[in-house]
Amino acid sequence: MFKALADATRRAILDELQDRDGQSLFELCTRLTMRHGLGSTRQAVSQHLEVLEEAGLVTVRREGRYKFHHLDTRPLRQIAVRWPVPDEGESS
Amino acid sequence: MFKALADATRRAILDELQDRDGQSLFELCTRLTMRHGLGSTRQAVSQHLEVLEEAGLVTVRREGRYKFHHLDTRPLRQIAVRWPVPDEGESS
DNA sequence: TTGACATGCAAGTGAGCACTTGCCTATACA
DNA sequence: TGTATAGGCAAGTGCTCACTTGCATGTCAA
Repeated sequence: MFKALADATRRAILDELQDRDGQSLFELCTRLTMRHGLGSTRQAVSQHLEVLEEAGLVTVRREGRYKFHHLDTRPLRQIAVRWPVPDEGESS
Repeated sequence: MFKALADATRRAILDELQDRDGQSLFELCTRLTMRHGLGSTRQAVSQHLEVLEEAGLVTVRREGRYKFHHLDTRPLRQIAVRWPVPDEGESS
């Protein structure tokens, strides 16, 4: 999971899925290019999605010839559990 | 910072510093070998500490010929901010 | 069935990264 | 001053990883 977060393109994919959940592969490719300025090919994005899926950060729902991707941030919780961050006086 | 977390040895260093803060380089080498079964040389650990330092996860305090390392988990907060994790019904 | 669209599979390539190796600097102690 | 200890610097090596390339599979509409 930590290795999955190590790549900037994969983090952009997570951002994109957070902004609009359930995107297909082509949809992600388009929006990554448009909004993040990333010139990633379809295959590259597909491989990134595989990594994110293995990390449990993205789940997949197949529907006909489409494959929709959903964000699952729950694996990130173990980071906060493993290395707790002290409060920094923000009580608002 | 994400790349710094991507390596298992570096994560073990963070664990070790959390268990006992302010360790020197040799101290970390010894304890990594003893407690984590990692056969890392001094140079390897030193390079890992450089990466962790650049990521802001480890701060350094020099004292004579020793160099003590301290854990700083605050950079990890941006992960929780960027991809919030929904509560999972634990109200305790 | 045929053609267009969405995705999958797999080998190959280049760059980055973890690690080693060898030597050097600096501090403490006799 | 000499020696041992703690750490630093830098070139080299092997492996991993991101990405490409080319073709194959599967789904939908006409």
